[in-house]
Amino acid sequence: MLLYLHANKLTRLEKLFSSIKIQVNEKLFIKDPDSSQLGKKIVEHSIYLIDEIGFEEFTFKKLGVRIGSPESTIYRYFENKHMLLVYITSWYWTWLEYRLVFSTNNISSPEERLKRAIAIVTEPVKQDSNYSHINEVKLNRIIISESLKAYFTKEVDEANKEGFYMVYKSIVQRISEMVLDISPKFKHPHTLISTVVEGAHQQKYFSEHLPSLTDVGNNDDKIVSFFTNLVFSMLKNG
Amino acid sequence: MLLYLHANKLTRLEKLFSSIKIQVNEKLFIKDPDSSQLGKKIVEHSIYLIDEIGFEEFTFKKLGVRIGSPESTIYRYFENKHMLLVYITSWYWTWLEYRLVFSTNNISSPEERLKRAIAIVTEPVKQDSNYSHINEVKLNRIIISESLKAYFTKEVDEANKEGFYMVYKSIVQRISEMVLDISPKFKHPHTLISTVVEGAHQQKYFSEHLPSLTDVGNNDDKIVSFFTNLVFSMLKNG
DNA sequence: CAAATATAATAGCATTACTATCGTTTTTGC
DNA sequence: GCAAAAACGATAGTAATGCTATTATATTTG
Repeated sequence: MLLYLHANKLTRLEKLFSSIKIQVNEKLFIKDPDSSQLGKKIVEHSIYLIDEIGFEEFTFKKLGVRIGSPESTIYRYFENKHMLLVYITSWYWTWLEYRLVFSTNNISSPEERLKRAIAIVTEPVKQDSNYSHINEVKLNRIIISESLKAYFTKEVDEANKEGFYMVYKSIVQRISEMVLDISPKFKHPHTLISTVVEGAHQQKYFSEHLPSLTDVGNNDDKIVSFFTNLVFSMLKNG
Repeated sequence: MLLYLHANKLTRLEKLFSSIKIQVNEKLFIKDPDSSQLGKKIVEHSIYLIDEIGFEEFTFKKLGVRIGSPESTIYRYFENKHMLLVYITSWYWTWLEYRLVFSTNNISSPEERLKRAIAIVTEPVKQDSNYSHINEVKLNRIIISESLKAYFTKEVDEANKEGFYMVYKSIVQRISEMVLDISPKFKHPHTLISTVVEGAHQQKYFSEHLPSLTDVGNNDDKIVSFFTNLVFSMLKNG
């Protein structure tokens, strides 16, 4: 009975979550792709197509063929393919931030809270049925192998001024604060956490393509435990 | 007198170094750019131009205008701009590997040796007068902001098979062995070192463009000390 | 000094990365 | 339920990119 209630409570919380629209910075699109069927189709199939052929080979022309619309229509939603990449990247981090907040909320132990936070940013992603037009597993693969191209560009400073990377920074900020909850005198929480977030992605990529650069094999748990261990080692040694 | 001899010895070692040609995997070019004046000019100005306008905006056409040669001539040296990026990246890591070997050679203390190795891969780069057509400072900036584009591509597996990333892997392998010299039972030396090498680059980039993701400010020494501390903390805590 | 090789000059072509126009469908506000 | 507005599809067009090809001239090498 208690179990039942508990499960029921989770379900209701999840329902609450399912009603949350992932709000992405409005400057990232011309017309909100979440406001129409076509817009969702564009985002859905761009994730499929980028995952398939890579961002360099990806063009609006090819995407148009895939969804049966002319490329000019896609240009009504996104300025260019780079902005679409920034958009889906931003969507991903917004989605992850909700999961981060959900997972760490009401956890009284600061250590347990930080552990959960590290897990969220380092463990493999599962499909989230609340957003049916987004394949989070494929999106995660894109984030790992392509999203750096959204950050390492000559326009990074202007993009940053426009707030394109706000959600990403917010996640790093949140987890940094959890670090400080444990060790208020720790001097480099942001450096530590940004290293962990990017490092986890890299290790996943290396394990699949350049395995001699890792020791994690195809065991994703090792990535979680390595970086968890890394963070707590650093906190222990100042 | 002793000091003089010491200085003299260094000079001779350096002279030895100056005669070393940086040998890059022959599959990376069509005609060895190091075999002609024009080839060196292509490499020299590609570094300037990529640093100036970024890799996306960089084209053989623009490079041709810069050096006063038609683009078709550049195509006789490199298959395309991506291969040129792989080439200069590979040149950089080969150069850094020599410096790594030079700096850690004959250091009897394993801790001191590892410290020096970490410094080589995390500290700022200085101009090396031995290779007058290469601006190592600008090249380092390119490595930090563009070289991931040489690794994160759909062709990564074939490129890896061809040995394009061999030198990079060799550096990680060397430093991993230094880690094992100190802690033979440490389970994740490659993961640790590849995280450090890439992490140091990222922190440098973040400090210049996304400063809220770091705590290092514009103090490069903090990057060296953070990652040195990170490695030794991990070794201490298994 | 001849033969081989490298380079410059030029042209050309398919694809990319957009922008513009215009008729038709769909949505919306009353 | 209908008119106005907005969105979409179809098509065309343009400058730049990413190459390849050709030929004449210069340079190197045997």
